[in-house]
Amino acid sequence: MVNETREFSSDPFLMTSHLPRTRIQRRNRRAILDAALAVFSQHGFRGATLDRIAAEAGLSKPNLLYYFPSKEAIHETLLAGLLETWLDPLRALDPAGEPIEEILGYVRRKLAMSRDFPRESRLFANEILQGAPRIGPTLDGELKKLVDEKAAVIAGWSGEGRIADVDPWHLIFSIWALTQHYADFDVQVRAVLGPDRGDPFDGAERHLVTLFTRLLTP
Amino acid sequence: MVNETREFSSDPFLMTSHLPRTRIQRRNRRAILDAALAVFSQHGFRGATLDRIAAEAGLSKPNLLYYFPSKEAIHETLLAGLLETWLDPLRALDPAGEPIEEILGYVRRKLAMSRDFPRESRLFANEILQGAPRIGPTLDGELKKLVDEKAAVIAGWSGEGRIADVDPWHLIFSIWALTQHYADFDVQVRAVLGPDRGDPFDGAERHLVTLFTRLLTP
DNA sequence: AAAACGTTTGACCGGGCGGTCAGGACCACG
DNA sequence: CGTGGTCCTGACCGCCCGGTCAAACGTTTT
Repeated sequence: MVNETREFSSDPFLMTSHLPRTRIQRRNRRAILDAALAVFSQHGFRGATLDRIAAEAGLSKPNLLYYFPSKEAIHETLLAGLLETWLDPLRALDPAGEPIEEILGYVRRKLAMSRDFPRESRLFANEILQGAPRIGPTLDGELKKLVDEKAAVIAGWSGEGRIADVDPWHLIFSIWALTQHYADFDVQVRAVLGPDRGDPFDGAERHLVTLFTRLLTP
Repeated sequence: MVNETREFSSDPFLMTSHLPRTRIQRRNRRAILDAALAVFSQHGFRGATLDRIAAEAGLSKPNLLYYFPSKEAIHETLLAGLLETWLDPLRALDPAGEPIEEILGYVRRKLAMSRDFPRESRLFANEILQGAPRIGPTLDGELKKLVDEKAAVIAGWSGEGRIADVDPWHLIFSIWALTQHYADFDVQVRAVLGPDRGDPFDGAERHLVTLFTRLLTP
């Protein structure tokens, strides 16, 4: 009954933040959520099966249901931390900073997330593709509020002539679309580029920096 | 912008091109494929059920299986025509045309497809998200060949100084990402924009024209 | 040692899944 | 009218799904 030490390793989604009593519980909860992330992100909620998640986690199905009450609960746990982490890079956009560097910084952070957490990106994409049945309210509320706020900042920069005139909302959509594309459509990107043109993300970063620089430079 | 009808009466995927013997067969095949498109695009292959497709098509399940031998067959039929139609706008990019107008034309055509055929876009997105298990070979073959060809054209324009220097492959990715985003992430876009800012696609077209003009103008 | 608690499992359940089948309804054409 | 082919359906099948349960196993505490 010890272990009150907080975990903050490489876990961006606080997967183990729910009252982690024993070491076994932490290990197994993490294994389950990691397996579930892999399966849900590839097959969507309805396409995923508990047997498959259990197998991937190295547990029996009843044992899996000892740690989570239902398939729904696993999915919800994954989505819960997701939106938060998804928005952090946008929150970090500093109204007091140098406009173009702030926006380019956001682009770079978002692209890094596509490279380092593609499964999370695909889980999110699946949820939105299906009409956001589980996080719809969060989109209307928290997400819209944050975007409106940052859009106002960008509009301010625009008005002051510090960046070129641009629709702030669609600018943000552009950043989302262009960065998440490299995670969500990874197989297509790699198929088109072929094996001889190096890591797609290197070319992507150069291209996106160019693109947004030309778009935003007054 | 091009203005096609949003109803399924304008059949862009030759859904009924398979030996349409009788009038009833044509009507029912079309109804099935239209229903299947709705269900597959929202839930993915494994998440879709024959009962649901049959209900949406207004047929009984056995009757549905009178027209198609299996769930797989329906899905394959949908995907078969999809890639073709998906690539047509890129094929139409004319090497002899005015570079920036050619590329902007491609952007407009692709955005129009997102607006008029969002279900097709989401069906494609689902397939890619799952790792392209059924159209992987087509991506490596036909798609890569076409993109390589058009990328060479764009690189030529770049070399001649008729457009600004840009990575042709990532330019094409940008067009795909930015246009398909408005179909695939429609709910998110509408949630963020709210109800008072008009049709997302109007703002999208203005924004994308601006974006690519600034990116490509030498 | 043994109680007490946390963990794991095999066997099982009702329901929904993709798909089958025999036969009935419908329909064009003699 | 009848007959043959097309179209449609209720009943059914075996399988896999999410989820339950009692019992056994492991580990820590007393």
